[in-house]
Amino acid sequence: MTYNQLKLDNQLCFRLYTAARLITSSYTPYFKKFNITYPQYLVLMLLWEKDNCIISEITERLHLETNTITPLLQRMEKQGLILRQKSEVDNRRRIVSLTSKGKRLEEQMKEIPNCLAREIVDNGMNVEELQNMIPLLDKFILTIKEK
Amino acid sequence: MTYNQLKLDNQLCFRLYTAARLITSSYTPYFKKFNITYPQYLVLMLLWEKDNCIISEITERLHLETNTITPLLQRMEKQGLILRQKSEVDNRRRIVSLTSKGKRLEEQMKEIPNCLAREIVDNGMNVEELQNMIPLLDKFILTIKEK
DNA sequence: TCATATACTATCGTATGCGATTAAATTCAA
DNA sequence: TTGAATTTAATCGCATACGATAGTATATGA
Repeated sequence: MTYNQLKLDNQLCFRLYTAARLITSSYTPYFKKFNITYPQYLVLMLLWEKDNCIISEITERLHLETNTITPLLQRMEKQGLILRQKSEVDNRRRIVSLTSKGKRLEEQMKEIPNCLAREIVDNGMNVEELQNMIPLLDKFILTIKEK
Repeated sequence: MTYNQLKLDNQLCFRLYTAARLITSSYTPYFKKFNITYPQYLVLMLLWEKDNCIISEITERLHLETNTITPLLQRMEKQGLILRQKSEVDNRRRIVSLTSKGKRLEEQMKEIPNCLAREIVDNGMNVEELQNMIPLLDKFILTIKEK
């Protein structure tokens, strides 16, 4: 790295920070009618794939801590999207499951990622370029997690 | 896109969201002795490049709104890093400038991005791979902003 | 078995982000 | 020139993030 690392334009981190915020807020209009947020959508996606998760599965999968996930799940429970039940086997654990309302959202929201991808491609980003980002980000995330 | 878009592992957005949070929190230990946060660091970088900015320059450059920037700057002023002065010429505007304390931080913090980059490279990510991400993210950000 | 360690989740405090609205100063147009 | 439009920034409310700590249940080992 030979350029000046202290310039905003040279910082990878600033780009990631910006890209993440902008793409997340691009989701927001699609979520509006369902009254959910992007992190809540992540939890739903996780549960649509595998229902009845315990908190630690959710925190590991989303790379978030309980101090973020617990209140988030409490809000989702209040909205009737999920249930948070104590495990019979191990009373420390809490099992998170979809309500019928939460399950129904899968069908209703399934086109959202495609809509968004189409928007982005229509605005000039190639599918290939988008797909090139995937393995780079995966390696990046893995590298940082290993620290 | 032929794969199931509703799986967490298939989502570019989730990767960006995760990568941004993880790299930001990798900065945190370096910031600790200066008692600043990552968004505050962004403001400092911007002012080190060009002092005496007005609020709208900061919001445009960082792609953030005043409802984020104003309180952030108020906290930075309280810490003695910056001044927020009304413009004489146009009383709607507020000019943000570095204090001597804020200026001194540039020298003290200049090695942080290199340290972090070194950490990442030492953990297996190539410099080339990091640099490949830059133009992809730039195009991605531009594409979303144009929507 | 029973004290200690570990696992699991929740809570607290503070700093962002952001949609929505408000407030104040300047510009502009009839 | 003066009232409406525009520009600029601040405020409000709510939902994350996250470091630090607390609380409770299970596991473990002497």
